[in-house]
This record gives sequence, C-alpha cells and structure tokens, in this order.
Amino acid sequence: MDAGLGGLPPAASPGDACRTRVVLDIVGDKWSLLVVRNLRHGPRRFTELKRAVEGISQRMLTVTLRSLERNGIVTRTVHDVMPPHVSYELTEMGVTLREATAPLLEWSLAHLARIDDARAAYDARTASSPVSSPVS
Amino acid sequence: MDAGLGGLPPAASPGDACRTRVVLDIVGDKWSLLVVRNLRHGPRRFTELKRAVEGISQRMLTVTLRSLERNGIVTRTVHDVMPPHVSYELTEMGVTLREATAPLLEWSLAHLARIDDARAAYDARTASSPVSSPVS
DNA sequence: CTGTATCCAGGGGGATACTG
DNA sequence: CAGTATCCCCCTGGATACAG
Repeated sequence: MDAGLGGLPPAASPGDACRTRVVLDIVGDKWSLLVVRNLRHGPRRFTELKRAVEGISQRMLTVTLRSLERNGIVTRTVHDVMPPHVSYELTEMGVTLREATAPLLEWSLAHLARIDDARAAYDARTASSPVSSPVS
Repeated sequence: MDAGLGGLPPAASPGDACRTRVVLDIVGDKWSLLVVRNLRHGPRRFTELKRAVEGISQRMLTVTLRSLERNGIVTRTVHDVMPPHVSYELTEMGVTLREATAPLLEWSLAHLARIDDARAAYDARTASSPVSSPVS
C-alpha cells in the first residue's frame, strides 16, 4: 500500500491519482453503488431494482445498469418470454467490488452522527461571517 | 453483514440506501477522494495540494476543502504570517475515511485490466447494433 | 500565498411520452 | 415488463480576474 516510502516528498506517483479516477468513473456517480448494493443477494429484475433504489428514474436505472454491464460489474440476462423478463446479477468482479465498497458503507453508518455534528458546528462558526443572510 | 437476515425479501431497510447517500455526498464527487488521499502523509498547504492533485482548479480545490472541512474530514489551520500560510490536515475521522476507501483503491488497481477487457468486449458486442457510426 | 467573485459550457439527471 | 427518445433544468466544474 502506498509503496510506503516514508522519507520521500509528498507527490506519490501521479499514475496512482490517475487510477483512482477509474474507480470514481464507475462508482462515483449518483446511483451505481446503490444498484450494486441492491444486487448483493442475487439476481434482480429491472422493476425490482427500480422499486428498491428509491428515487431512481427509469432512464437513470437503464443508464446505470448499462454502465455497470459495460464495466463488467453486472450481467444482463434476457428471458425471452411473454411478458418480457430481464434479470441483472453481479459478476464475480462485481461481487469483489461490492466487498471493496462495504467498508465505506460501514464507515458511513458509523460516522453519520459525527458528520452531522461537524456540519452543525461548521455552520454555527460560519454564521458569524455574514457574507449573505444565513436564512434560506 | 447487512444485518444478515437471509430469509427476508430483497428490499433491506430503505434507510440503509438513504445512508449510502451520505457517503456519496461526501466522496462521490470528482475531487474529494483525491484530496483525502493526498493528505495521507500529514498536513499540506493549499498550493502543495494544488500541485499534487493534478488538474484541479483553484476554485474546485477551495470548494472541495470547504466541503471536507464542513463534514469534519479535514481541519484548516491559518498561520497568520507574511506571506499567508494555510495548512490542511486529516481529522481523526478523516483518517478513518481514508482507511475505509483504501480497499476501493486497491480494487481499482487490481481490476484495471479486467475492466478494460470488459469494456472492449462490450463495445465489440454492441458494435453489431449500429445505432450510430462506431468511429470516433 | 490563499483565496473569492463572476462568467460560462457541458453534462448529469428528472419528467414525460412512446415502443416491442 | 423493460426499455428508448426527447426535452430541459440545473449543478458541476473550468477560466479568468480580482482581493486580503
């Protein structure tokens, strides 16, 4: 990790920052992680996901699933019956991604309250600098 | 984990998805993770960060740092000397966030090639559906 | 050096209507 | 059911200029 060169200057290798981009391009959007998370218990159908990921629009669910499929995170299986039936499932790689993001979710759950505190404290502090009205 | 209620229906608790949002609101943007990462070895000054996080503009660095500060991820320390000197440092919570995101970065490094493969394969597959010209 | 203010382009993403 | 197509708003984020 980090090639731990303690004595060296700050920069680290530029390529590393570049690679971090790859993750963000996949999961750094508004919905991908939520979809991945909702696939953790096995295959789900389009409408099931639409209901599970509250607030997502049909369009964004399609876009997100296409992106995840293109990146090899989920598979799309069409059962050609009537009515149409399409199921999505995490690939092997998708499962590992889901596992890699788990600590982040746990972190979120563990620090929610503290984050709220920090926000309140910050807002209270900056309220004394009335750049504009603190209302609204 | 997931409160492992194996036999229950898919939905999980809606609140969980809601909480996932909190993480994404903090790190799901274009720069936050890169800034956090560049603070892993201790305090950094504004200009140091600007150089380290290649491609970031002054504005976005300021915006990102303010957000991280508000969320209790970094501290901002002003040394009132001439010339001005401001240093940023991960809070205790910031350090744990950085640790929580480490698996994600490792995942990225480990799966980069595989992701490229998946993309190439997908693009090859969809090339047979010529909605528009595959060129450019 | 460390910002803030302003302008502006691009795209993310919502609402709606239509299709196989 | 599972999308696609279209319209359009607004926010992100870059460039530039200015300030303490």
